[in-house]
Amino acid sequence: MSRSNPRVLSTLERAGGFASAQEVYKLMQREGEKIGLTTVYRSLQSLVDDKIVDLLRREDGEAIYRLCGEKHHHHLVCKSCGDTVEIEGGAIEKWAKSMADEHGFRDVGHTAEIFGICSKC
Amino acid sequence: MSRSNPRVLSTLERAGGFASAQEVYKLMQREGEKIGLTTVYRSLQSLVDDKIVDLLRREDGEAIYRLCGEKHHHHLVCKSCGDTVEIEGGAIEKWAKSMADEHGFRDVGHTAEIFGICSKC
DNA sequence: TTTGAAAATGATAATCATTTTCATTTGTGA
DNA sequence: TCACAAATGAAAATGATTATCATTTTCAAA
Ligand SMILES: [Mn+2]
Ligand SMILES: [Mn+2]
Ligand SMILES: [Zn+2]
Ligand SMILES: [Zn+2]
Repeated sequence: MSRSNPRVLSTLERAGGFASAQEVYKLMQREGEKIGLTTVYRSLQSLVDDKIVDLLRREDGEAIYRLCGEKHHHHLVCKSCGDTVEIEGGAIEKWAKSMADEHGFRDVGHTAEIFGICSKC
Repeated sequence: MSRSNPRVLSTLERAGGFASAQEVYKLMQREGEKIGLTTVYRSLQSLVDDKIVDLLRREDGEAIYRLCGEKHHHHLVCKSCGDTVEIEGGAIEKWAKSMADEHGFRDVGHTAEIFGICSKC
């Protein structure tokens, strides 16, 4: 188990929202930070292990990371133009919790996205 | 746009539940079917386009496919042993619809998965 | 039946994110 | 200073997915 390089976390913070490992790496390069891609991957992974960062997936399967701190939310995405609206998931949170309880699962997380065609398209 | 090779759909049916493109391909090879990996990918993709098949993602980001025909449901997956429970998503359905209405989206679909550690693990 | 355009196919190469290897550097306590 | 563990990163390996492109199949019109 390696400890996370603090500059990786700091960069992810500044990235605003989401960022993939590749993006974090490129960002650090542009800012003149000297770091290897391997270390970026390792650091993000251990941040996930430590539950400091959430791991999500882009539509194409690429892993993206976001600070846990930020308010948990979901997305409403337009399949045509890609426009995204951040939405609350109150109902989901309860649903996830009750389903997990009902089946004896612990350490529970969830994903939920809504997609459709927006009014402009 | 290519049409789906019917043997691919037939194989996915027999795969029982989920299968990745690679798995469908290997399955067909074992059964002596002569088909190219490319065609498997293309067929699955057009089945998804035609809404005959759902596209989901494994924990590691790999794309997996499942027949839509089956009653719409969601999954509660154990991150440790992979055990999966199919669950109802009544609350989700309403949530997705109301969120979409509220923001003027139409042709709406959604994904929702819950993951955690099961009681056996 | 012959013909030709369009669709389908699949071998191969290209992409690209992620992981593995492994040699080197850095930190740290005795 | 010394010995040893942890961290680092360059380079190669891996593996899924996609792009190319030449060949084959389909099929309707002539
Ligand atoms: Mn939520
Ligand atoms: Mn649902
Ligand atoms: Zn739109
Ligand atoms: Zn389990």
